[in-house]
Amino acid sequence: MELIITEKDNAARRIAAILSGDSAEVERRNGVNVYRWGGTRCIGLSGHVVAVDFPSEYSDWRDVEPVELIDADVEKTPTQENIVRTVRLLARDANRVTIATDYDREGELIGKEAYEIVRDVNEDAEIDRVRFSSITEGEVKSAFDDPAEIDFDLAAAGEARQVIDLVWGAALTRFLSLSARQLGDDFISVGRVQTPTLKLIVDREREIEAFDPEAYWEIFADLVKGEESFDAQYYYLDDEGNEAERVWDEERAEAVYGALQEASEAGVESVSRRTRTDDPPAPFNTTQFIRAASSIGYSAKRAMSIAEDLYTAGYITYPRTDNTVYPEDLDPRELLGAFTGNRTFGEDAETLLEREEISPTEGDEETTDHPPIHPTEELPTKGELSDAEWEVYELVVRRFFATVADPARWEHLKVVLGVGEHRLKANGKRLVEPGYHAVYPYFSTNENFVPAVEEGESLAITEVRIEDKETQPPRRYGQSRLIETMEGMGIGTKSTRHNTIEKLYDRGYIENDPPRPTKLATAVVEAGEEYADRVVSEAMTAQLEDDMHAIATGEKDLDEVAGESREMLERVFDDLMESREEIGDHIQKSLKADKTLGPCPESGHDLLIRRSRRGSYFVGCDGYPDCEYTLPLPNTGKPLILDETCEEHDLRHVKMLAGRGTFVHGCPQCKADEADAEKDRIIGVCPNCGAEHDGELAIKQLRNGSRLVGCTRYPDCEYSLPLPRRGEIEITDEHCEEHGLPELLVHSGDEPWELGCPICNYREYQERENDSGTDLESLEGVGAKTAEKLAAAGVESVTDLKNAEAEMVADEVEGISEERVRKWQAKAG
DNA sequence: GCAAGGTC
Repeated sequence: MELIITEKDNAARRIAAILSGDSAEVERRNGVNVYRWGGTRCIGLSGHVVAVDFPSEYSDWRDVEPVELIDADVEKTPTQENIVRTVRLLARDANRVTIATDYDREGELIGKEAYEIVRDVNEDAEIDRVRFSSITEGEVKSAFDDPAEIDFDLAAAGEARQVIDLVWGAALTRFLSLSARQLGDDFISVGRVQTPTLKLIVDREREIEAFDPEAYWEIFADLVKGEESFDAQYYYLDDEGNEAERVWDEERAEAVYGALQEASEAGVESVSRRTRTDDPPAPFNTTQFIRAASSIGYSAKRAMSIAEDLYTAGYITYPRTDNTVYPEDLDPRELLGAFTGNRTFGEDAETLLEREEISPTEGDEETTDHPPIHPTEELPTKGELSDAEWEVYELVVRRFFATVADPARWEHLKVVLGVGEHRLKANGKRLVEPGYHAVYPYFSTNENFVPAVEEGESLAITEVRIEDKETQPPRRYGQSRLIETMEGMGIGTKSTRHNTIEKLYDRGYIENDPPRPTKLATAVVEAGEEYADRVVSEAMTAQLEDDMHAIATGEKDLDEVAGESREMLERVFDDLMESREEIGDHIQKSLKADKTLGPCPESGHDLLIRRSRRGSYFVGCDGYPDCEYTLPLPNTGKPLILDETCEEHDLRHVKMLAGRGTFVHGCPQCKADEADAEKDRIIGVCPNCGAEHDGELAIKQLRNGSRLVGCTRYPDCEYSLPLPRRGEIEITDEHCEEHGLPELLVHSGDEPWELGCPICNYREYQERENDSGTDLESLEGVGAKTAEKLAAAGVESVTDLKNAEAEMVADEVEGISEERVRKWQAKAG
């Protein structure tokens, strides 16, 4: 029997299909897919199915000094039992095994792991290795026709990384966690990739904090040529002879402004035109895909998760790749052909196919791992995908289109004008040849209009403006910029960079989006900078890459490299151990600072965000148990402390992070006071949640001025009843027999009027609404926009529509035909 | 309960 082992199930399925001519059948063994045809079996792993770790006697953090981990053994244990068992089972009967894992360093290591599992149960089978960089018939068949051997040196390079990362990461993580007494879920992590990434964010925050804004002025003039007006900006030549727009001296700025205001015209001194070619973008690798997806509003995590789903469904190629050069066997014409006739993409594909020559763009990175991300020839329909999936799919399709499309051409027009000794300039740009922009609408194609003027012409100045501005601090990294920067620094991989950022959120190192570092993050980076500079800088990765290269080429071996690294860590620990308490104190202080809101009104200690034993958050005093002052926080979400501070109570505002349900809670003291005030106006039990959660109904005044009867447990309970906008509301002693609520009296105008029980009042209102007809949007084909248009024409309900003249409605409502109105009328009965 | 790297 012949056994083929791939890196993942998806690859196993496709390789089986190619090699068997689509005749392979799938069977489940131990819950794992095994593809079989003739005497061949093919199984996919799930990446690494074994992991490195310390022996179990090192697992209790309190029993082991972190420094002991440096020289502890490192062993491999199966993490995917079912898969390992199934491979063993199949390997026993194999006389030939082919390792077909991904064609990159980690794939070589995963292949070696498979090799070891096989060898464990079968000493005789011949074990080959095949390499291909895309799963296409040509590549796969030729690889299997000419198999090679596992590159054990390359795999050993990967193992060196595993060992070094584990030893450094675990030893330093445990050291910091123990010295700050942060055990359990709140441990303080350090690692070769996560800590330099965190330092990027912390450094940027340091720059922002240290930033000293400088004032400058910019001066603009509106000019007119015939009917057309345009904007020009004052500039001068700086000391180095470069054009500068920012005027740093206020007096000078005012002088120029004054002089321009005096003038009524400007003379055209020069006109220059040039055309610029705007080349289409390179194919997507993971980083560039994440960047593009983030520009249309997807977080790195979301974009990757959608891409993985599209890949699993077979609509796009593997989303984790470094490659930006299409493989030779990708025929763009053939792939474009798959899109002809498609509702969304057909026209664009056909236009692209009309050209004689199609030559895709190429990026700088050509690797063997996988092809750049592109759509496959299998197209989904819009209905098969969620809106978000479709949006991301369309992005991938259009990026492919862009890479085979023509360059765009811009025409730039620069006009320099003179007003006495002063110069103005206007830069116009126009897209003369849309090229790839026609199929890839994700880049800006904004034009800037400047009319055709000629040298020597005089133009009227209609308005002069001066704007006072300030230099801005550098901006925080967004997630996709972070990922790009990590790639540039050489840290992390295509598969892990977005996870690293998620990890920083999980560990309480960063908050918000774009991410902002916590005090804890700053303290951890500071500790790293002082005692273990290697682990906070990309230098550790750079050195590791060099060492791995040396192992892969046979110049060094794994033990040598790991030994050197362990020695370096020993020296780090020499310093660390002496400062244990100092480091621990500093981290503990920063942890407290991250939770501090401001002074306690009763004892003057700090008020902190705390968590009850049941897991809910509240505000408590640091002076507890001497001071028992507390304030409540909402039950939904995780609190985030904002920079904004309440002037009255000197407390920081709080935001509750709950995904889409995120909201700003504000000052917890103000909120508690408001809730107290509400108590006076409680009118009864909440019919929605009263029985279960003791919610009560109260008369509430909202920020926007409107009022309602709402549940005291809002936003957990959203039960509400409307109240009139005007008038004082009096709660009477009479109670509604049905609902038990007091009857309300509204004082507005001369005579108070009886609103009665607010529930009965609302019921009556709803009944009146129902009488006036049913909601138009209940009709198929009528959306919110259409309903709005119809309402503007006096058709406010289904009843109205039934009674209306179709012809008149069609006349009055733009974009709606008589025929459509008749169809709706028919549906309405 | 530590890392980073695969994959889901």
